[in-house]
Amino acid sequence: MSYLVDAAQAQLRAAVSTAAQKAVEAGVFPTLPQGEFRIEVPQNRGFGDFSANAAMAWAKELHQSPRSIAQTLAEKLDLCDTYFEKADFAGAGFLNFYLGAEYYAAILLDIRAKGEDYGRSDWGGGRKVNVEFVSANPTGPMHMGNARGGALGDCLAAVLERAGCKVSREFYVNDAGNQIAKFALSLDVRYRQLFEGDNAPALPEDAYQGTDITALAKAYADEHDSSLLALSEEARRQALVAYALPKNISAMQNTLTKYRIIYDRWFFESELHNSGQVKDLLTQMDELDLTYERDGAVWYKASEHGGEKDEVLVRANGVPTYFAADIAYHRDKLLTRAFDEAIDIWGADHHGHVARMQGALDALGLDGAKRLKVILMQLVRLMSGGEVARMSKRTGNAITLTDLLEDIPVDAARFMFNLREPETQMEFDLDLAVQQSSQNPVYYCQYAHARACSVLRKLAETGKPLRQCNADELALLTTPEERELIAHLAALTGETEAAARLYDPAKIARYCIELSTLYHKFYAACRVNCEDEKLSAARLFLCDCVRSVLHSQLTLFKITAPEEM
RNA sequence: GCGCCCGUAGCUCAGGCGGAUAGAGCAACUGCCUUCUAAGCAGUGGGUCACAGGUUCAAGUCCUGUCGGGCGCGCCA
Repeated sequence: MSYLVDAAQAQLRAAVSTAAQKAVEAGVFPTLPQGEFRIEVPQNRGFGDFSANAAMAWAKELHQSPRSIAQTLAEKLDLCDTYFEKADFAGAGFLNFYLGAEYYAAILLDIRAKGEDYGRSDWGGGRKVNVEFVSANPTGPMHMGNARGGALGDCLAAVLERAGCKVSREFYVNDAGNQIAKFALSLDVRYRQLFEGDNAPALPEDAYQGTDITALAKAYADEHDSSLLALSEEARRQALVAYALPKNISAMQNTLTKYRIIYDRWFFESELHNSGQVKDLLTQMDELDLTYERDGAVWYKASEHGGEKDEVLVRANGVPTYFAADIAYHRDKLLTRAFDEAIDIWGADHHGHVARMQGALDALGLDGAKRLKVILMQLVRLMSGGEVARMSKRTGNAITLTDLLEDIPVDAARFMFNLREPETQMEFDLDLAVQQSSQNPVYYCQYAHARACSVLRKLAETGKPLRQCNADELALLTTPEERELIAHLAALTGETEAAARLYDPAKIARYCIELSTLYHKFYAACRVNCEDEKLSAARLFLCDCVRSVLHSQLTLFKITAPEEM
């Protein structure tokens, strides 16, 4: 697949090289310059659609000033048979190029032909990618970090698909290990407190204190009875966990479904233990001489593989650590299931875990440094009424994902959590998210879409429906507003690839905002339903391209694109 | 103490590879609806890019140091 933008840039490269060649033949340049130069889009559109820094890059080897080199090149440039209609030089020695009308027409015809697929890229080459996100602890409700992680992970997965990767969305359920034991203990104490009054033990400080634990214990007691008291502590805890854990997990699934997140796989940590994969891993690591025993525990020689210090894999009590299970889990992703790349979205407080995880995978020959990408998501500061909001006014507890989705529209949450780079701290304004106004960026984009739909609808009603236009008609779109709008439409594929390469779906959200702005400006400046039938048709054609792209990008994020508002 | 991330307008943030006059939105002020959605557009004001050095034709961007903020350094996950 080749894109018009790439084609245009390739034309420039060729034209500049040919011009340099001519300058040598004419004796103006002493030698043919070899240095690399770049074609870029100037920040200021007054400097053309593309610029080249060849004159600056070649100043040294040609022993001439950048400006005189630029002048020479500009004189020798031949832009026949290219998308460009003119070139000039400016500033320190930039060559600036201006696209001709055929290019703009070609972009719109391309969008029309590809429809919702416009902007797709084969950048990923069908690479198999696993995106693991949220993976909240099933012992309690999901929090605000999970809200950001959910929106980020789901949209990143969507962007990667759009950029030509084969993506699987995954949730890792930590249903084994210490935190489940703690969950069991907490449930047990709350259960006994229901029946034994003052004789029941107090809840230890490091146990789960939340009211959700009490509620689960009571729900069990209501559905069953006090008969667990007769059982051994272990049997009682087992019964309580067997009851409560599936309840919690299905609650998470419900909430995430409301959040429009559908996973391809829910992967249970317990499977790794039950299937013997953790044991196999430990055997393999032992055979590779990656482990040793000390103080009754099995240690991994992390310090020999990029880690700061060695790490325990199996505790003295014989129970494997989370780290051991996690290595087995990632080995399963990269080796057993043969994903080319595993992307994990973690809270930034886990950053100490990244290097040792990658190091361990490297030591297993799985090239962890390359194939495991960890996105360290910074925490969210919820703001309400200009102040940091920690507690839900309704429940009095920390704000959960469920609370959030009851308070604000899913569209707003999914969009606004993807407005910032993942690895930077962000503020989330609850008041803004519920506002149905221009200040709310998601409404701004939806309004642009609805507006485009409305224009299409109105003109169809007055007997001027959308029709196919030819390049000559589309070449009538020459105002600055039309040109800028089309130029931004042309940038979608590159933006999709950049978002995928940088693991940053926020680029697409910002692209939508910018596209909306340019459309609103166009709308204010250019009347679609005008006297000139051809111009009117061409403008309507442009409206439909904008509508199509906004629709495909909002839908990509699973945000609704209303036809009227 | 060691390690990671961050510091850009009053506020929230853009500025992948060093490039031309550092950009948006919000907030403040001023205009624009007899015609396609005013949930919009146009305009005004607002900056020692934390600070100090260095690298070069060119530094918000790269390097070093300082200050300020966040986080991590468990037989927790």
